[in-house]
Amino acid sequence: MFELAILGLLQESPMHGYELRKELTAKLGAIRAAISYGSLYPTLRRLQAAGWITEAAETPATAEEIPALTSRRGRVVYKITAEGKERFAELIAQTGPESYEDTGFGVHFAFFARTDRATRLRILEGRRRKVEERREGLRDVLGRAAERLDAYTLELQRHGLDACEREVRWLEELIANERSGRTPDGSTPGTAPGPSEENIPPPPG
Amino acid sequence: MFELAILGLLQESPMHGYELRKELTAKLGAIRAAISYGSLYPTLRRLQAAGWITEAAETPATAEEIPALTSRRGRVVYKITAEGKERFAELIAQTGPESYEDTGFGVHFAFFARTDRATRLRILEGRRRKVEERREGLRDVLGRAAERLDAYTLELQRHGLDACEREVRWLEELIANERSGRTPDGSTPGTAPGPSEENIPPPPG
DNA sequence: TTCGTCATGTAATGGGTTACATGATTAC
DNA sequence: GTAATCATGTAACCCATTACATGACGAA
Repeated sequence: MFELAILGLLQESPMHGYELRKELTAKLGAIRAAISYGSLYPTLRRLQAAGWITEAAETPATAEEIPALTSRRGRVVYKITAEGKERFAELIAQTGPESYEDTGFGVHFAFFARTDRATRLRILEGRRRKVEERREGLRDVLGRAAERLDAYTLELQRHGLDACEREVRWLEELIANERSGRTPDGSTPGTAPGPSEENIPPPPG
Repeated sequence: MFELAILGLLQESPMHGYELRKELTAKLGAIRAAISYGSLYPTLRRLQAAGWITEAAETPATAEEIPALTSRRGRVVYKITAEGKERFAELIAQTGPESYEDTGFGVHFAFFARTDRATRLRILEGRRRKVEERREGLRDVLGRAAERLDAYTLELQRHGLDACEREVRWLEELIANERSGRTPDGSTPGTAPGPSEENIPPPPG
């Protein structure tokens, strides 16, 4: 999951590990807690070994500018490679059960701006189905086994059911927007007035 | 986490693994997916080795009743031991960072009926603080870095923020109820008209 | 000079999953 | 007799965490 997120972020601009973690935390803050360093650095190694990222020069500007910065030999800036971009495209387009799970869905969604509309729809619909299933399970329990459960367990189920219903409505809206070629903020991206069929171009970085 | 849940469920009645999984799925359906067998059975082994659960006779009724049932030698029914009950009490009362996390909080909450009020309040308040922190993080990002993020990432953050705000309100209500000695359904348990100070007795099982 | 934060890393561990393998019982 | 579900289990793996260790840099 982090593999996907790291490749996605490095596509915006080269970064070193520490910085990457901050960006990751901001981008995925709604989904899960920050990645730990004990996970981040080994993952970077793995991605580098696979050839998907490479070390970049710390200062792309003329080396003479600020010698003090060059002496910070600890920092390793990574940038994505062509193979890395391919890998990202592969990962982001591949939809299956785990892209409908809480975390998997969230990470995919966070990179929807780099995903084509067909994939976005597939993921949103898969997620909706998954949440609907959970919702039905909760309704079942609340309907049939309610008297067997204590007040706290019931309250937990009710709260969970509410969250499911809300998410389904949210997903419905997003799906409707996608179908009519709108982005979540209601705008129609691109220069042409028609709906965008493919990727939204990445923001200037 | 499952250790706690298994001990809690076996306190209601003896069960075999398969049954336990079903109950676990129903009880924790609002929190997470079902436990896998590859996780459940080894855990039962571990709990048994620790002396917290033991194998119980399949048919506590007179053995002559239905011989066919006795021949089902595959099924292993477990029941909790005195040490197991102690262990459960220890686990359920121990509050720390992980009892405020999504899953940890959910499991603790699911067994609030077996928790004393002081612990319930500690957990609810710890959880509230945690969710408030996440909420602030999201507000920060939405306030300060909004223009750097694409429409989808923003939408994700907004949805996450909304969920946080909702949960905080929910927790506030629950905390207020606890303080005034009410259970989540608004009733005041116990025979005496005053608020309950300690455990709510387990439901008849 | 000391504290906070930036910055990178390793080793041990943990808590789970998937895939596989087996077989009994029940319903059609 | 055969399909579904009940029921138990193992082995391999995976993804991540915690705890630890190190050290530079800037500000007070």
